[in-house]
Amino acid sequence: MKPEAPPKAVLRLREAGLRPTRQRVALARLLLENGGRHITAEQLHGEARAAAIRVSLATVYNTLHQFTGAGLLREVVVEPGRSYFDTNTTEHHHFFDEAKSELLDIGGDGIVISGLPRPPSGTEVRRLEIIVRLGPDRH
Amino acid sequence: MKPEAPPKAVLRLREAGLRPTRQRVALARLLLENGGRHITAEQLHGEARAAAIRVSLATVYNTLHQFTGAGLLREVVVEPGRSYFDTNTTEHHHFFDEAKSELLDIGGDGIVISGLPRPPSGTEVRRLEIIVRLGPDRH
DNA sequence: GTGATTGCAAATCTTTTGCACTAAA
DNA sequence: TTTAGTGCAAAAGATTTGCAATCAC
Repeated sequence: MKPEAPPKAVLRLREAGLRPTRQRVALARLLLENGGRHITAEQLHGEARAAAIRVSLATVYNTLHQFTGAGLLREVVVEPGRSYFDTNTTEHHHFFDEAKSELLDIGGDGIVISGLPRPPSGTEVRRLEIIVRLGPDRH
Repeated sequence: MKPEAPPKAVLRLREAGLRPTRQRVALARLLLENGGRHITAEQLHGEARAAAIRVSLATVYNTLHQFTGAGLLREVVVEPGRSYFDTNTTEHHHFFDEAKSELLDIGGDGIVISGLPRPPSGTEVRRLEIIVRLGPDRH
């Protein structure tokens, strides 16, 4: 019998230096094989349950942070008391719809910011984020 | 005896439509008479205690939100699980030093962003925030 | 086997809330 | 007075941690 090629998620985890455990592989599938997503730990836990994957919420949190540390995800903080995890790790920005608590990507290409001062000495820029907060149209 | 003119903080609160209670006036003084500050509820509560002002933490939270609602403060969310309140309500942006958990203002003048898409229909822009995340210099 | 990973429940931390009490107008 | 505001302690969320059991290699 010809050995199966390891699924993509397994390879992604290996590359990232994370042991491909059952739950990591399952979560990686949900996250990474489903296009640009902005998801909370709670939501992902819900999806996992819906997909009959047994994972504890604590493991979902740990896994999200491990993925973030490994560069597979990006954490986005726009609301007090809740973190979103973004499967798009390329340079880009966000609209945040405050009424719907919903993030939307703004592609990073073509956006130019001028006039920013240089960072204080001893520090360097890790990331530049633009957040455009939206409310319901008033017209 | 000539009647005292009401202190500035009292007037600010009246203008904002907030009844100038003892604790609101005291907190307004700490916040508004001390230049550009980025403070958490916990920190402000600490300062109040240090200044021998008796306020409960719950009241500090309530007051910060009332002040924010009244346009006296601006809430800044850059870290999961903690809100900063900014006494600078003019248009400006922030450096966030992740190592020190410290916010620094970036004046809003002279900063130009081009290439942003228009907001989705049914919504309009409430605020545009730039957050420049800093880490320790690696050189 | 052996060390990394997981699950669970308990703990932690920030923030909010209910309600009797106090104070501003 | 009358009503808004306050304090306290309890509740609520989100997230983390400790530790025994389990799994990948």
